[in-house]
Amino acid sequence: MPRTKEFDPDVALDAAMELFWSRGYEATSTADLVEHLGIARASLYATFGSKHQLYVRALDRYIQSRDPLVVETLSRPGPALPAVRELLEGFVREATGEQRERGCLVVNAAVERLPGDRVVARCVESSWNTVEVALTSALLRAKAQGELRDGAEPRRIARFLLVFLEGLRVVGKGGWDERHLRDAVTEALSTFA
Amino acid sequence: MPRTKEFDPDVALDAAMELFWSRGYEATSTADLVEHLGIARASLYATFGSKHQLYVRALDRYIQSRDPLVVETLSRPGPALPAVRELLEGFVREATGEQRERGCLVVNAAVERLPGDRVVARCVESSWNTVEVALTSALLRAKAQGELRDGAEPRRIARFLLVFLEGLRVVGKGGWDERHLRDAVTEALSTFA
DNA sequence: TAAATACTAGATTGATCAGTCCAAATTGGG
DNA sequence: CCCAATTTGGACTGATCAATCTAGTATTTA
Repeated sequence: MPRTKEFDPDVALDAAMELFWSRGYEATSTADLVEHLGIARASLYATFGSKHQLYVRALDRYIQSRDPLVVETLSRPGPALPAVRELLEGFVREATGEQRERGCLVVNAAVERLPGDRVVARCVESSWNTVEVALTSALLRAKAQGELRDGAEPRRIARFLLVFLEGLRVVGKGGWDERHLRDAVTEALSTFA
Repeated sequence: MPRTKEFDPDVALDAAMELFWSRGYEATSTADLVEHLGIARASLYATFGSKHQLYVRALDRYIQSRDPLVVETLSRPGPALPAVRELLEGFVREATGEQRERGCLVVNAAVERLPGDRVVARCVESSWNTVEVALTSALLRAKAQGELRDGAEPRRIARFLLVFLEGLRVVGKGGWDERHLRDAVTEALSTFA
């Protein structure tokens, strides 16, 4: 009977995610991965198949661990617009906090790997779609609860917000201070809120 | 007396810009560059020094060739808000046209090279600052000409628009159709226009 | 204990990397 | 013509790349 696995693949996956997140796909070597994952080279290939498959699984883990938080934030009962505001403020915190320089792995992956990498493209589109749907849902609720001005179109606002959010993740890589980002958010919210 | 240079460095620089723009820094090899620049390996190094220096010069050339167009668009006499709208629509065209998949070299450079590459960081910040200043200038003019609602703050709106613009360049890499992007732009403009 | 599996470290492969060097060919000015 | 400078193609370096393989060590179940 087989010996049980010793290392936790999810722990290794987290370590890989950190590396790819910080350095990108091309700039992360398998030697880096072997060193930081704490498992032998052969185990890495036996478990994950290839560098690219490991990258995709790390990206997927990133998405699976973060998108639900966005959905939860936007799905809380009660007024919807404060939840949207809180989401934006969370993005500002991420874009100015300790891990500002890493940006967002989904954006990094999209910029580095698209359009050539169709697998990554699918992950990126899926994640962005999740956020767009969650935003649309929250804004439809906001409209039904009378939180939006007459004539506001939730689907359109959701698309606008998604673009703005991705912009935040990019601009965060440059050295914008928090006040400037807050200005931008204030203005973005003033569109409809 | 010295023999005159035979190839035009700017032509070679354009070719390098195209390559780095399409593939990124890491994924572009010096062999690729030699092939596409149409000059010998030795000439490449004699003229540009290193792959990194060539990259920075290509990035700089990209910025120098595009930022002035943004500034011009936003500096036309007359009403300022139509110029802002035209700028956004131009970004949408770029994000849906033939070269959609390449994105924006400045954004690509920021995502791939920051925060480690300080030289690239300087280029990126410079370019974004140029756009922010041009936007601020146009919006100040708009305010003075009574195109903005009372209480509108040009500097804040400019920061907001810059974030939104960078978002457009990222989302363009995913397969968003033009209608969705136009929705987002419409909503962005409705903030103040 | 014995078979089966998981894991390790490290050697190895062939390709590719950025960058250097060189000899030969080319082109200009004096 | 002749010297100086430029360009060329290709050889070359040492490093690193992703990926495979080997040999041996641990750990489990039967």
